Amino acid sequence: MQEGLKRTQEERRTETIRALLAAARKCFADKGYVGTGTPEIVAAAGLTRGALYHHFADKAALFAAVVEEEHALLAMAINAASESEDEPGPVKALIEGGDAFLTAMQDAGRRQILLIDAPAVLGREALDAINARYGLRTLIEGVSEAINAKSIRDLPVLPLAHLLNTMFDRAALANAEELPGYRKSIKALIRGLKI
Amino acid sequence: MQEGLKRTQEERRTETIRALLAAARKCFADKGYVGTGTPEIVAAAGLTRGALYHHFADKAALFAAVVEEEHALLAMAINAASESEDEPGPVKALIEGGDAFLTAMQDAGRRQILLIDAPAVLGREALDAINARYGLRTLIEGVSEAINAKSIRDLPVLPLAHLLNTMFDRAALANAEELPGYRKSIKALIRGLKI
DNA sequence: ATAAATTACAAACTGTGTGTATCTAGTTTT
DNA sequence: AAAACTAGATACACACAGTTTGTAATTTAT
Repeated sequence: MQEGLKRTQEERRTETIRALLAAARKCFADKGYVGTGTPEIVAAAGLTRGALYHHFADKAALFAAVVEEEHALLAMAINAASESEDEPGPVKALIEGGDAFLTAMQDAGRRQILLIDAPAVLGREALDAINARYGLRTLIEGVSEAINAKSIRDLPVLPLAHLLNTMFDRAALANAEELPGYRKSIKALIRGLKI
Repeated sequence: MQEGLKRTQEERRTETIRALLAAARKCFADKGYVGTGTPEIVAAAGLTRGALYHHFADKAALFAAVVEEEHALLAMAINAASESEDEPGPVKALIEGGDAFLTAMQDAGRRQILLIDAPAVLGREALDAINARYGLRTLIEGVSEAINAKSIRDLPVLPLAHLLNTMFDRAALANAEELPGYRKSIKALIRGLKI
């Protein structure tokens, strides 16, 4: 009698999906979306393409799931970094949150997935929808707080938040030696909003 | 005796390339890079794939040529808009240049090519290299002037220019009703750099 | 001027990858 | 225990990218 062979459907399902996501994450991170084929992914997961297309509509849907997962991990990393902070002012919170983001983004695979491929594969709309549930959400809250506290000028919240978000994304793509210059410039741009 | 049949090689060559670029520009603009196949492009150009692969290394090289051309057109449009201006201050020049950019970017196809597909297809490096010869170049000059004139704070030129560039790109992707909010926010961010 | 060489392009071929349809094994429900 | 359903493997069809081969036109060399 072998143990663990009689798995419930839910167990099979979740375990298979988990294996697919893990394999896909690694492939997409290493070789990009177009550079990785579904045969490669399922081989790395020890499955066949049948399993993939049973659980995901298509390759893009699998990628979207990876993006979602990666966003969640990113958000966790950022939250963990800014956990033990004692309440700073809203402007300082924005800057420190951005720094935490840049630190969490020092991973080539993460950059490839979230910043290079995701916009083109999922499209702005879909990506913003995902983003709005993670990093962008806290950024919007932060901007909103800063404006309500009259710490920065009164500007349209969503556009400003999107612009800051975009700047952080761009800074995350800078190579290591350029990064300090980007941090400094972003800091100056945010501080310039102070009333 | 039929006229115009005896074309020189240079004429054939340039005319064929022109036809390919025009057809490719339209296809890429309408259906995106992955959404358009090379058979579709050459059919629209009244040629065959043989011609395409004779003049371009691969599909990505054709796309790169389209991007280059589009950047040149964009730069022309912006220059034309800011032609009759009497010398404004460096900060105002930055803001007005950005406005001209946003206006010139009100073309869905242009946005698809330059902002959606180009980063993923060509990669940041290659795209920046092209960009550096067009819009980004003038932006760097503008930032540099503003700093030298002590109109804005002393910050690393390239990172700041890239950040501004990225903000304008993001604003260009906003839909029409959001655009004013983006313009206003960008204006405030730039003005905040003033000394 | 004519032959050789080069260039422009077409047509056919090959490989690879996506998505689908079919089929089997295992699980849950009745 | 049988029927219904789910998970997943195998096989298939199609499309597209890139290459190879072939042909017509132009340029260069003799």
